[in-house]
Amino acid sequence: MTSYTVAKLLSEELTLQPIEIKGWVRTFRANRFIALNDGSTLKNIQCVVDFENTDENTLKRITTGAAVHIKGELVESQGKGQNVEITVSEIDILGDSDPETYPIQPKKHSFEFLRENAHLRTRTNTFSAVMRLRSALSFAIHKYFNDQGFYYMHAPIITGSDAEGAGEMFRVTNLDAKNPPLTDDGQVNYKEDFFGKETNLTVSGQLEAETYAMSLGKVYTFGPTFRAENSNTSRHLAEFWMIEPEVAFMDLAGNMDLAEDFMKAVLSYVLEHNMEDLEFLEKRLQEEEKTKPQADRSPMPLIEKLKFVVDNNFKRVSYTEAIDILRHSKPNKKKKFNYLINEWGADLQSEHERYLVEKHFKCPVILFDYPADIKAFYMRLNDDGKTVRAMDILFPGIGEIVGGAQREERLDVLKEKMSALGIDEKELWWYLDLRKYGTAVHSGFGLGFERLVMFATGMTNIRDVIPFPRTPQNAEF
RNA sequence: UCCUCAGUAGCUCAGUUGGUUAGAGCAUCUGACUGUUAAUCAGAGGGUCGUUGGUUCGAGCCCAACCUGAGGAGCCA
Repeated sequence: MTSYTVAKLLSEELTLQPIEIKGWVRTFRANRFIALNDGSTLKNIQCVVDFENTDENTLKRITTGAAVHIKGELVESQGKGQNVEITVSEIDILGDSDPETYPIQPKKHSFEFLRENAHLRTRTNTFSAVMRLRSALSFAIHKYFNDQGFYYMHAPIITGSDAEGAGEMFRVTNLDAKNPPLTDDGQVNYKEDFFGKETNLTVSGQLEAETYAMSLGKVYTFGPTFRAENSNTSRHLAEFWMIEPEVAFMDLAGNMDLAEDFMKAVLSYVLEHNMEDLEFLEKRLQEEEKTKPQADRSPMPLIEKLKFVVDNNFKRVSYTEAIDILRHSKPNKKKKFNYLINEWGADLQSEHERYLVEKHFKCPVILFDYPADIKAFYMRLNDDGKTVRAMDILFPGIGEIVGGAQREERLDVLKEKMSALGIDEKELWWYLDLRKYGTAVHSGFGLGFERLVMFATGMTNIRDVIPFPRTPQNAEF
């Protein structure tokens, strides 16, 4: 007798086979039918119990959430609704689940409630589907870069530089929080800290990735990233996963090509391999849409939306063109925007990005050549002296999903930029060395992994696409 | 951090202009039924109405503060 997964039992032509299987009870109907799930697939397998010849005490212990070991035969189903089922000859309760206290009932739960039960929420269809997709996307990313000749680089999680310029950082220390050693002038003396200096959790692996691009050529990082921003939105986490490719000898145009090709490739992968989960999530979304007013409904079902992204070119628009479009847009003329666009140089707000993507172009948009003043110090200055070779990819419903740039490769220009912004050269001596020894044009971008998972699953809250979300005031589990 | 909304049974929600004993479905328990598909039928148990204070003869409902959650904004990925 061999052990199987539900996925295998349902996918193969097997009948009258003696089989055994282990899983968790989803429902137990009519004292006879167990819907069994083991996580290998969205689907359950029906196990038919001969209740007249089964110990009463055992039957009582077959409850929602219980872990069971079943031996029996795979047979054609007598009932409708499934092709095959298991005729149970022997059932062993591996782990009981008290129905009085087990929080996951066979009914609809709110995502807020399931978030509070994040350790059990993957026992639901929606979250198991989302997390299988997360896993598939993650694999697709590694596959894409490997196929394209990239090397996977592990950027450090603990960083000694505070000049990465991407927001508030979490301090890493093992000093006594109540009685830290002090210097003569009363400041905390980090010389006595573990690393002998102030250290933080990384907010980006980009600067380190650049060093590897300038030796290995094509590299990418894929790891956790930490931001101590007090952000309370459905699109931000304090701990999230970021993908950061970095490529030597590649300019901004090549960077945009790479980002677009990459996005299409990973979405194609799940369309090819995870259709069952995508179909379930699409159906779920359509049910949810029914309760919404017409105006709030999405124009395309999930799978069509993913195919649309895969099949159509992203619209590439310079910042200057985008400002022109926005300036002459209806909401701007009718003063519907909270921030009206009057002149070149203004930073684009969420409402403007949404207008461009969702109303004007109705497809993913790549904005490039931003004003230097609103972008980071390391971005390549254009010959006009006022714009930099930056690019952001905007997706419908998500907003900014990718942010990238061609990096400033000229030592003098970079130094000038840093001093203007008060960034200490001594902090980034190693970064400047890249420009001193064998400098070259190079580019890269950062992709928020959870935002990609949101787009691919149709989930609208980022806390529902990561196993245990970390947000301000919440680090449970 | 700012703005808006919400918090009623284990879960999802209803609760009228402030007025008797706060309701429903699901879940649970008891019984019936047994080829069901979130099984069905009958009955039962289950509530400090987020917390604290206030207004009132009387507060689930009105007011204030706080807590928690959601949506939006900023920051960004």
